[in-house]
Amino acid sequence: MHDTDAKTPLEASLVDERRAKLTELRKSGNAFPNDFRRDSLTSDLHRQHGADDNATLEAAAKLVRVAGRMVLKRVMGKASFATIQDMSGRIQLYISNDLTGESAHQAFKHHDLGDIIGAQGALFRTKTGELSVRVTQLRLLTKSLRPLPEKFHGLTDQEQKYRQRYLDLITNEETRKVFASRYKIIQSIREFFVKRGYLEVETPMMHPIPGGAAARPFATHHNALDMPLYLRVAPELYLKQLVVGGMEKVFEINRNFRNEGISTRHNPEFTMLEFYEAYQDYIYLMDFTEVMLREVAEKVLGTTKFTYQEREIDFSKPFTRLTITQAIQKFHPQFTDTQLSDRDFLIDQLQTLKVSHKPRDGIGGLQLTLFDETVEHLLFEPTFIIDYPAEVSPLARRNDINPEITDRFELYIAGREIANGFSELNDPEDQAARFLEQAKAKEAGDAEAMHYDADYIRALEYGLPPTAGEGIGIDRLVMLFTDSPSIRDVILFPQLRRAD
RNA sequence: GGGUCGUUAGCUCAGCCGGUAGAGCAGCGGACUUUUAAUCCGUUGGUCGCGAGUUCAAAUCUCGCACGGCCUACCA
Repeated sequence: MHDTDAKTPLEASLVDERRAKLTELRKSGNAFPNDFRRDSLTSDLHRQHGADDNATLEAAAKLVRVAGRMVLKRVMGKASFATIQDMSGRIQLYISNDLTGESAHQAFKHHDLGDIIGAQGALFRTKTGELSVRVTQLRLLTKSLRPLPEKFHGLTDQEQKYRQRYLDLITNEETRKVFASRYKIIQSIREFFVKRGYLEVETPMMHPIPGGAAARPFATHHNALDMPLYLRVAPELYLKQLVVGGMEKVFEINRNFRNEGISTRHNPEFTMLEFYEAYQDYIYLMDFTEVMLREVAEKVLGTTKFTYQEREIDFSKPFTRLTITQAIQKFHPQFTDTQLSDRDFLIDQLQTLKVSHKPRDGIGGLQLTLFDETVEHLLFEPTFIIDYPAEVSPLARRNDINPEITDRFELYIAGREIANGFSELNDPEDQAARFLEQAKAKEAGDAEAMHYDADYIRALEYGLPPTAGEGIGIDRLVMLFTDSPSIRDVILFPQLRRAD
């Protein structure tokens, strides 16, 4: 790999060069002053004065104080230009002997790209039309000892972008935009819920019994209590306890942890929205989800039609709703109803596809595996898949007509699962039976099967009102809205192998 | 975990058939008072990811290892 820490002779010399400059700075006073206060963000200046011509600016002679990282520098003898970048954008500085005196300008010439500087001066427009600060005072606020990535291409090395995200953020505007969008997406989701009377809560990240999802947990240990704890795989069971407690509309946006593989769609810690509303069912959730996604798209992108990896996604149309077998037949019309309800046929198909299945799987489980293998990746336009088999849905309410299936859906967009929702199972005796099933599966070696959670059963015994609940993978949503091919592109510090 | 591709100066990249390294940016020195990836002249800088092997000779061929990208598996 690229070694980012060890000092090669060259890097050492570049750093030494800058370190020597820092040593000089130390001699002439505080090298890390913290008494410069800016009064303007660069984007505000562009917004307020972007339309003013030079005569107007010169007449106003508005004095501004700006600060930021120097990202471009052009020295021309007795005058110089520099571009500084702050959290909002960039602005050009004009420095000359006439304005600051020769020695200050001379000092500036030895400042390096990457240095943090503060400047004061009046706004004007250069003859090429760029809004700039005619600097009368310039200070080096923080010396940068390490050279920045190349100013034009920025940082392109994927690994370094992830490991040293600050360099990616300094040099790549696209990256800054992605994380600004991430914030906007989460914020608009939060507003969506708050507006509808939901209460935002935080439930434990450390669980004595991991539950709420079929997944392998991270294990840890509490010393004082001398007990094992697990990082949560889902907040579900706690949130439903809150509904029992009378919080009839709750949501949580927080991290989940799953001790599983890492890929372009999976990070060991990821952000999940879960929400629960009493006296509603899964049909309501699907409608609700459509409205929410449309609103978020509108707020973040300004449109409900957008492209992801060069294919169009349209949130304005009603989302398709299909059962698992309907979805299979839509993409593979050769399968008949009789075949899809024939256990031997399904097993045969899966074997042809070289896909393993659990020996305990019933018709529903086998159908779902076939769906996962042959259809899931093809669901590009938003599609709700409904009627999940009860055997793979231990927390979902059974369907009134067919108890083999549950009132549950998953939402697929761009070939990926984005959401999972259902009418909640609020029958404590059925839930206890389902937990026992899970415990049996775990006994039989299924590492992802759930534990029997007696605390949760006890809560249900006090009475969980009929409730609908859903989880939405926020990172994957952000990937969609920012056209990011990898989940690592939407998580500031994605998990990587240790660099050493 | 499996497959596959990659790793050359601080950064962005050349270097293809083996003859022991190059450009641009950054740095340093110089010219230049409206440039904007400023320009022009000069110049420093590399045990070519690590370790073996083949060879008179390896950045280049072979094998192993490390790390990363992509695909795949588990999953959201």
